[in-house]
Amino acid sequence: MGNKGEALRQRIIAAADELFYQQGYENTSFSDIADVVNISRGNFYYHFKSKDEILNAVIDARIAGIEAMLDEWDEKFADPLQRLYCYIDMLLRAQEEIRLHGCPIGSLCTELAKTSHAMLSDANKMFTVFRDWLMVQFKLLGVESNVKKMAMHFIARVQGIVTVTNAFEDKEFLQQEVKQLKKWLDDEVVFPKSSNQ
Amino acid sequence: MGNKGEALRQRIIAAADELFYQQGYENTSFSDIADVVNISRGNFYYHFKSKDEILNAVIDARIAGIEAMLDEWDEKFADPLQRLYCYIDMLLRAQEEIRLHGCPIGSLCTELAKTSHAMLSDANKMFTVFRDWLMVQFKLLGVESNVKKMAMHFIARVQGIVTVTNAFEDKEFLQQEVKQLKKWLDDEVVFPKSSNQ
DNA sequence: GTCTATATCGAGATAGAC
DNA sequence: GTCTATCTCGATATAGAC
Repeated sequence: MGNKGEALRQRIIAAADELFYQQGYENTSFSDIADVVNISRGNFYYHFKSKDEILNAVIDARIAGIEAMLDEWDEKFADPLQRLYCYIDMLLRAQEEIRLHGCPIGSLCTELAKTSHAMLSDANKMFTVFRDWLMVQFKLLGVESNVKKMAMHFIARVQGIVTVTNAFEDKEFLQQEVKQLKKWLDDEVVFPKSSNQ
Repeated sequence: MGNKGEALRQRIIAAADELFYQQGYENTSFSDIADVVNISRGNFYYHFKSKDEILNAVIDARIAGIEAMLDEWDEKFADPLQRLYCYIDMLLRAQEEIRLHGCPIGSLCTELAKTSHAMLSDANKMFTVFRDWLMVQFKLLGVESNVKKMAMHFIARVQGIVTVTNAFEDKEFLQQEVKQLKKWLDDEVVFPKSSNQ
């Protein structure tokens, strides 16, 4: 493939990614994306045969983005606890986007569960990447049992915070919950009083 | 209004309620609803002038339904702790619907946050009804500070469980999280070790 | 009240010129 | 590769007969 065509393809994916997050998948039309990228609707179909195909490309791009981000964190922080704090602080860094549009992963899964069940199993892989990374960090911290359950629990806690922050458009709620979540990390994961779960 | 017309109106609202939950709001057409109720699309507009109007009616009906359910629980259980267990067990009772369609409140708010922001403030009132009821139960249990924060935290925990259960279509996750949530209720609310939050 | 048209719009998708 | 038509479908909504 030529360099120019490949670059345009990436620009389409990036535009679709953002619009799907802000407006939802079904609610975003080809025209919306085409307007952002400044191409015609017709040209669209040279790069993607269907809307499903764009969604697939967006999911793949997001997964690659998450993996790159986690690699960066691993390099930046030697201490697994610092990495986990960095994960929680992601909520603070993205709090305005979360207030307005929720979680890019969670809200997409919620939408796909209602419309196209078939693609849900692709979308939830985004969660799986985070889950597997969390499991590694927990193990490094010395947690030996229920590591997977703990990682899923962690993800659910974050999703709950995001859903409520978004529903009430309330960043203060997010901020206070972040503090509690760090407390949970310190008390239940790093220094558990008894066997967990 | 005549009795027959009023009854049909209620049937339309009930059908819309269920379809909005299963398929999402935007993704549900007048035809879908009309098919269930067995009326023509045209007849629809005699009862509701627009789709927004149906959504408003559905939200009102859901709020009335939640209030009736909570009244029932209050009557059935004298002990606030039993009432809160009943609230948590709602997850188990509805686990198959949750696996398939998520939370009727949470998923609607998530959708409206992306499409029609204007109606989000109506939709999140459904959460508020639960929140206010939770606050009453916590106070009855002797909790004196951060009652509102605790109620919001509780709701977020439930939302997180539902979002992940739905995304992974995994009822086992829901079941194990229900146990943990009851443990949280016992340890942190009923017998808090120290001042909370 | 309930129905059968019908109007209007915007969506996804295709064909073919350049 | 990118464009301008154009097709087809299904959505909300309206008009008017019964």
